[in-house]
Amino acid sequence: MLQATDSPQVPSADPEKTITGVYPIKPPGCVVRNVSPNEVSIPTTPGFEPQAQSPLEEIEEEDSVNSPAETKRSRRKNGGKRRKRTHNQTQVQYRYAPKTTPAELREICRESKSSLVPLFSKELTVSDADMRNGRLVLPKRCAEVYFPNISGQQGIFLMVQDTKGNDWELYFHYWSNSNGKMYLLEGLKDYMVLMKWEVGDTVTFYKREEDGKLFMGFKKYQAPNVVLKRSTDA
DNA sequence: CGTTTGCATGGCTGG
DNA sequence: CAGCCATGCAAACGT
Repeated sequence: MLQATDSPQVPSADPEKTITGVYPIKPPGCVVRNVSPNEVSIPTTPGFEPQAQSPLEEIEEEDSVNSPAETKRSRRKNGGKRRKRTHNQTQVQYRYAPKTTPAELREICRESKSSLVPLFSKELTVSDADMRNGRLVLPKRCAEVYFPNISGQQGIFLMVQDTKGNDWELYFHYWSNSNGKMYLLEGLKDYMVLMKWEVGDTVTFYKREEDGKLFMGFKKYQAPNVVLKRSTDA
């Protein structure tokens, strides 16, 4: 049915461009500029197997329960167009900026006594945070570069360990779209519930240097520190 | 009848 | 203009 073009890891993309809108996180210690996904060497034999738990404890977590101001779900049932910004709801600026600073990451790796290489992060969208689906839409480039090659397959299961040491068997696959592929990571429902996954929060994927095992960290949305200062107020 | 899975549409952004 | 990706929706399933 779907005869996916068997493309190597590197899609015919830009030579030395950073992922659009995505900011791959530099591995700690590396002072390279932006690591282009096209240059990232992907382990041909990914060690995505149920490994033993690592001493990884809590990578990144904050107990702030603040939700973004966009948590409201657009319950639009008009059987016509969708996602039309009819209601001037300036949607969240969905970006994939990592929320973990290099300093934090370095400390994380140190504490976990394993070299975790941050791969990429994504800020959860409304659909990502939908409990019913329990699936996460992955940025195409990131999926193709940092995750195993699934061209031609219907998908594979990946063992991903969370910050609490739990192993999750997630289903990584893609949908064929009129304009290419759309990558997804499914099976996150329980994790979403457990972590109270909400719109605006950020998931970060890491790879352990030693064996390539995948890890995922979760970070609640942090309201920017808005310091109200008045120009004429002391 | 409630869920889940997969697809199709089209807003939106970068080239 | 190309194509990424958020998300509505419907076919399949499950209960």
